[in-house]
This record gives sequence, C-alpha cells and structure tokens, in this order.
Amino acid sequence: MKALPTTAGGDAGTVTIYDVAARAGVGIATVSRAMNGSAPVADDTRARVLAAVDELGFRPSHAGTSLAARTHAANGIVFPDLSGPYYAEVLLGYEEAASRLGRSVLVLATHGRPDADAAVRDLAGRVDGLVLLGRTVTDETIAGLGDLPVVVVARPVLAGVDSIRTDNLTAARALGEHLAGHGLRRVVLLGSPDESPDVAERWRGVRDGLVAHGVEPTVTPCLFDEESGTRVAAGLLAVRERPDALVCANDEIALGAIVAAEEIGLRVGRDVAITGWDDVMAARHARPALTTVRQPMRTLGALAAEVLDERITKERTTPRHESLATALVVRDSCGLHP
Amino acid sequence: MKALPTTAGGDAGTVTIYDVAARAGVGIATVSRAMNGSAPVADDTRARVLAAVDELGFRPSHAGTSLAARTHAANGIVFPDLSGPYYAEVLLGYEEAASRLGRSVLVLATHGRPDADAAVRDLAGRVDGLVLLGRTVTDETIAGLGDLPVVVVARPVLAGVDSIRTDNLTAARALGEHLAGHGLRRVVLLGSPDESPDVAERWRGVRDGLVAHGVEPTVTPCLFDEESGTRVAAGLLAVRERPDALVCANDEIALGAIVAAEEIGLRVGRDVAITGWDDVMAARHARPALTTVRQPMRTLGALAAEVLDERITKERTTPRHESLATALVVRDSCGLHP
DNA sequence: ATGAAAGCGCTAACAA
DNA sequence: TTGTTAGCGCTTTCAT
Repeated sequence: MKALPTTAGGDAGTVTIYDVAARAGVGIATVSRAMNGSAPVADDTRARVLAAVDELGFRPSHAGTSLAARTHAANGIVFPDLSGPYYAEVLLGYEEAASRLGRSVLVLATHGRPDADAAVRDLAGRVDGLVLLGRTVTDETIAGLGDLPVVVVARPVLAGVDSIRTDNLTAARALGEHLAGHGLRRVVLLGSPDESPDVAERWRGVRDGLVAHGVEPTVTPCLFDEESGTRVAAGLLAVRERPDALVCANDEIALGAIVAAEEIGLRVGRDVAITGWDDVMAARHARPALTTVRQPMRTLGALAAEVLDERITKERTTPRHESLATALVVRDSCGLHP
Repeated sequence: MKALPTTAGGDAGTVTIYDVAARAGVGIATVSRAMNGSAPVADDTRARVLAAVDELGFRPSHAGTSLAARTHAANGIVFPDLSGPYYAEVLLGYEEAASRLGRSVLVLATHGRPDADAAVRDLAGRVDGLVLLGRTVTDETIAGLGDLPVVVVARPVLAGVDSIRTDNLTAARALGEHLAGHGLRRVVLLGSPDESPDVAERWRGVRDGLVAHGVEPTVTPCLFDEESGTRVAAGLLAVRERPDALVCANDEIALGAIVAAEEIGLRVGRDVAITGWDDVMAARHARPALTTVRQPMRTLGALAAEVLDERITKERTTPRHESLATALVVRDSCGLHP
C-alpha cells in the first residue's frame, strides 16, 4: 500500500537510517544523534534531519536498535491465567505504569502448561525485565534467568529477587474473628492452599482468627472458578450436618457457592454465611452483597512495573520487598448486620 | 548471578552462536541450521551442536534473529482502555490463540491519550501484525502502517483491512421489541453513540425494534463506566415524568443505574426496566439479574489472532470480514417474567 | 554437509 | 559538530 520514496537503493517500503542520512545530506550517526539527542547536533542540521525523517516516514527498526543498544525497551508480565477480574486489574495497573515509563508490555499466560518454563525463558530473551505472578514457573527457571531483572508478585520471597505481595494475614485474621463473632461454628475454607501460597497464608490467618474463639475450620480443595465453587459447595451443603460458613479463596468461588446455596433453598447470610476474596465488581452487585477482602489489584500491577523499572535502570541494586495492605469488606453474605 | 562458561572471548554472561560453534567445533552457520532445521545437517554434527547448546545454556538473541530474519514472532493488540471485563475477556482469547500460534503478545492501551497514534506506530515497529480495537487510532494512522497486517475489531470496515465485529443489530432489535412488549413507553438509551460505532449500531437496532411498536426512544450521553451510569441515571430518574426503561450501552452502566434506581426506592424490573450489554459476570449475579446481550468476547479475541495470523503467514491475501452472532439474554431487570 | 562471509538497521567509539 | 567504521547476534547465500 505505502509507496514512500526511498533515496538509497533499498527495497521500496522499508526506510532505513541510510535513506534519511542521504536525503538530509549527513552521515547516519548524525541522524541517530538528532533523533535521540545522544550528542549535540547543530540546530539547522537537526532541522534538516527531522525534515527528512518526516518526509520519508522513517521509523527506526526496533530489532536494529535493540541489537545495537542492547536493550529492548520492553518488559514482560507472566500470569498463571488471564481469566477473571483479578488478573485483568493487575494487568491494567501494570500496563499503565509501564507505558508511562516508556516500556512496551509483553503478556504471557502459562495456563498451567508443561512448557511454561520454556515459554518464560523465551520471553526473557526479548525483554529488559520480567514480572512473574504466583506459581507460574519453578525457582530454577527464575535462577536460570541470570541477571535479568525480575519481580515476583504473590509468591514467596526468593533470594535476591524483588517481590511484591499483599498482606493476606491481617485481613484473614480479621475475617476469621468476624465470622466467629457471628456465632458460626462449622466453618469450611473453600480453595486449595497448595495451589497458591497466597491462599495458604489466607487460610492460616482465617484459622488464627477462628481458633482464638474456639472454632476449628476444615479445608476443602476447590479450583478458583465459579463453576467449581458451585459444584463443590453444592456437595458440601447437601449433607445433614452442613457447614454454616463457607470461606472462599476468591470471589468467583464465593459467587458460585451462593448459587449453589440458593438452589437448595438456603438463605445466604442467614442459613449459611459465604465470603470471598478480592472484591471484584460482581461482589458488590450480588444480593446479598458479598463479604470479602479488598486487594489493591491495580496498585499491585503498577507497583510491580515501578519496582522492576528501578532495577532495569539500575536506580536501585538491592532487593526490595513490598507488602500491600488489604481491607476486610463486610457486607451481607456473612450474616445480618443491623 | 549466572556464570556460565564462555568459550569465545565474549563477556561472561552472554552466550552467542559463536561460543556454541567454537565449542562444537563447527561454523556458526551449522549451529543455525542444526537449531532451526533450515538445512540438512549430519546427525552426529547436530548432536554435537545440540550438546554444546545445552552445556552453554545458549539461547538465541531475539534482536539478532529478528534483524536477520526480518520477523518478530510477535504481534500486538491495542485497546482503547484495559478496564472492565469486556477487554479482559477479549485479551484472554487473543493471548491464548496467539501463543498457540507461536507468537508473543504485546499489549497497548491508549486511554484516549493524544499521543496514541505515535504509540501505535512505535508498537508497529516491533510486531509482525496488529489488532486494533474500536476507535483507538485514526484511519490515517492505520493507512500509515503500510503493509503491516492489521485486523480491526469493532470498528467500521476499512478498505483492504481485515475486520471482525459482532452483530449488534439483530440482538438490539430483539431487545427493542422485547421492551416494547413489556409495555414500556418512555425509553432512554444510555451511552454516547458517537464514542463508539458499536453503540451507534446498537441504538439503531433498539430504536428499530421500539419504533415498530410505536415507541420513540431518546438518547442520553454517558461514559461507559459504572460511576457514570449511577450519576446519569440518578439525574434521569429524579424528574417527575421519569423514564420507565433505561437501555444501557454496557453492563457497567446498567449496574450503576440499578444502584441509582434503588437509592431512590425504585424497584428495578417493576418501576423501571434496566438493561445492559456484554453479559459480564456481575450481570448474572446482580439482583434482579440483568437483562443484557451476550457477546462472544473470548471468541472475538481468538478469531482476531487467527485472522491476523493468516495475513502474516500470507496464507490469505484478500481481506476477510467476520461478524459474530450475539444473543439477547432476558433476565429480571427488564420486567417480570412468569 | 559444511564454512566463509555478507548483510539486517542501528549505536557508539574514534577521528577529523 | 560531524563522518567513518566497527560491531551487536543472527540468517542466508555462495562456495566448497
């Protein structure tokens, strides 16, 4: 389609720095300098160069630049999965911050694939830094990344690697105590703690809060989606001595559990308490509205981008570890509040 | 951290194809051939090369490869915004398909920035193809992308450019007729049609369906988020001759409108009908559950990746235009259904 | 089947 | 201030 003029003998269609240099009557180094401001250039020379750039529609090849400058001006973010509001929000915060810092963003979702480590290593080859969420790759793979700046999010701290997490413990404990305060006794924690270090920590906290009031919860494994929530909760609630509280690992499980409870005629918040985690949009629109824990998801993503950038620019060389506050959001699904 | 052995005199830390070649006792061309299978290599030679690759932990530099091979093995996707479930789902479908096709994914959100066009042009320099959602950039910018494969989603067809859209018209008309069937007369369409060609088409369809039953709707501009939905709906519902139906451009506006209605004591589905568009998770968990139109968001993303890939691989050279079916999902927010 | 060598488009020393 | 030139790490002819 585009048939821009090419001064040098290149194939029409690809304008290189040589074309610009020829057109402006200067050397290629001057073009580079004029465009990047990496060294002083006479005003009128610069003007001529920029005019040529404009006329030819020149845009530097990224491959050439990154090969020569040994930098990619891009960083990656790796998710275990991309579904659900949680990851979407984190990505949103990340992209915003990264692009503000002048870096492109590469996304990768591992979907629990067996070749996830290879995919991440490949991604590592095209970025200046990497953010890794949760259990996406093995510790060995991270170590194998060499000196590539890495920030892990919601994953146990690794020697020398920056990390960002949310403080699950405090809110979890508060949730446990709140539930005990409602007089709930048969509490089931819904969600597999070994799938995610985050969840393990939450269950620890909730249990702490509960035990302080003499209640010992049990754990039932469950995948982190709505459908699983409905299915597992249905099984749990069907028995005679059914639980009077379902504490779910995320809002989607909880929302699914609400469906299961209502299907068998239970009134959520009266006959059974159900709580979630994350405070996604659906949590506040559900009726009864979902008691949950708010995580600063967007901030999490943005902070990851910033922490990573500090490493890439070598503005900082020692590890940084951040923990973001969470907040218990009490609504109606855990019991009546006058 | 990593201190892998380097045979050639390069800086420790970066293993190049020369190191591998030296170690295996072959030329660099043979290493390239052995790794890519681009030409026959003797079995024992290949074995030696691969062993060296393994021992040295060699991983080809992307910049080098893409400069020499004139390809990026990556493609980009540009969103007007990344917030909300709609875009998250589209991205999910896209990433999945793209990575299945062996391509990395670069995301960019324009957030209505004035320099969006420049950002997109920059992105264009590092990918083999681009998916553009909605009104992210001007037609001129797209044309200026030259022969870079481009797929536009939810945007009017452009000469020679592949496009994917959802069929707004059919479901919109059905929605209009359904609403008229409820006996609703004062219908307001909430959402700015000039912001999005998609919305314009929806309003056209809804109006068609309504007018067939003698109802003429009015349009009230509104941004596409929940907070705006609440604010604008509150204003609309406060007047004496208030509307008896609020048809919203997306679910988030609708959910916000429900909040506004309930705040002034109106019963949604009885005193006022409210409908959305997209069928996000919150739509089915809201009470009353939201009547809306389901869009195949994930499929939209996946299809975009596939259509783009056909162009990149030159498997197809003529434009392709797809329209995906949508479905009216009737729940309780538009009126009582026995 | 293999090696030597010529680029790919750019940045950055080094000269002038 | 500017031009020349040597790479950056790879793919791909062209010889052999």
